[in-house]
Amino acid sequence: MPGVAHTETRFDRRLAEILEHAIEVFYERGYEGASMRDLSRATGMSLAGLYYYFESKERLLYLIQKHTFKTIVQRLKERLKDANQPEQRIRVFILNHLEYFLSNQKAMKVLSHEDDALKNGFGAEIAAIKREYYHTCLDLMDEFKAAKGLEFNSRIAVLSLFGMMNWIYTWYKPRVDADASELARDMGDIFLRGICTGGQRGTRRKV
Amino acid sequence: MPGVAHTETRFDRRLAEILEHAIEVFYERGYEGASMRDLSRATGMSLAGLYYYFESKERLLYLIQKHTFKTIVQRLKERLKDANQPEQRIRVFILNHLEYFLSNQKAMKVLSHEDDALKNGFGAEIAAIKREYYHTCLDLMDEFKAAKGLEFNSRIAVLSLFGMMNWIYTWYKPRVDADASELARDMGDIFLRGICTGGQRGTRRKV
DNA sequence: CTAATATTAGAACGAACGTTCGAACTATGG
DNA sequence: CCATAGTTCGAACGTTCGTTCTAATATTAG
Repeated sequence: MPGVAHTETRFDRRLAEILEHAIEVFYERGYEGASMRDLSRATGMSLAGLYYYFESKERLLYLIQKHTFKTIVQRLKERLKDANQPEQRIRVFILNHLEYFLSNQKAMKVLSHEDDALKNGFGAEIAAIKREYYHTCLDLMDEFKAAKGLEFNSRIAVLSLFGMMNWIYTWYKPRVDADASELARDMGDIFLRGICTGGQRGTRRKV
Repeated sequence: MPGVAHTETRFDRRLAEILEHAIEVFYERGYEGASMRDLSRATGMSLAGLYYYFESKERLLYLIQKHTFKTIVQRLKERLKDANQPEQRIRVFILNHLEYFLSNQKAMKVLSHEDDALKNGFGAEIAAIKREYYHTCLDLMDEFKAAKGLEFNSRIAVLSLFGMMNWIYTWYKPRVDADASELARDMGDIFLRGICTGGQRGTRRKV
């Protein structure tokens, strides 16, 4: 019906349910390894019925990745409003990333692991969000450098930080490892101390 | 060549060629996404002909992963013989990892990305090598801690370091980024300074 | 109620998948 | 030369893949 201004329709709710199950399936079997029949089984819905909600498997992955990524970026923006000091802003970035990562671990694996699974148009849009997110972090790094008068390769620093954080999906065990805030503190410590030049290059080597 | 390469048969050489092409194909399309027909095209060999050299696609992935992983572990062992100081030993670990990673980038992506693609027996054997590699690094970390009298969570430190290093396959561009030794120095600096308690701020950590 | 619309499912499509088989090559040693 | 073992391939197997068509069922509006 044209002219309907409902914020959330039955269609939207049902689609969201399906996406939740799809995250689970993609998480378990990978995007290529998961079949629409797996998703049919997981949702209890018929194979054909699924296609009422999206037009292809690829579009399904796109919807998951876009929603996940947009949410994490949006939360970051809000949190950064309350942080002024360069170091604190980097810590906010780390905490935001890890908190979202750990409370949406499966979706974040699907986002990280199926990074280049989308082709052409779909892939380009996700890549654009990723680039924006990357540049936000790069800017934080440059602010920090300027404030502290440091000299280091921002690109390597940012990508190393992303590596530390994103690799989590391969090893994190809720029963064993600390929660997001503690992890964010530990990784923040390692990273922030790491990029601060403690001594000069060629520090004394015990040989 | 005294004593070594004489046992290498024509079969072995041909298999090695196929493995090289398989690495390329798995690198480009992922293990699940790559088909035996893709490999057939890449090698210029018939589909059926491939099966003379290995009995299944899964076994093919296993052969790639095992060879790659065993090689990196073996090189590490040799290099560690020449390093005595705890810090230097960690730097050797990082350098060895990055050097092999960058000169075998495609194979290492296949190793990292298709981490849990192998089932049962195949998967268990690769997982065992991985565990050994992980524990080697963990031991280096504990040596370092003891020598410096430091207190930090070795598990988090090691896994953070692996994250920094393994994430490379998602971003490294030979034309843009530095070579392995420079990267190893940068990441080594970040990591080693990071795990040394700076003490400028009163951050306390537990166990 | 009825009629229109939104949602679901059975069955099937052609294509692609991993794998197999037997026949046909090729190389080698006697 | 033949015999034999090593190597390759065309053709096909049965299965599963993503997707679609059409009809049947729920839901809702008048």
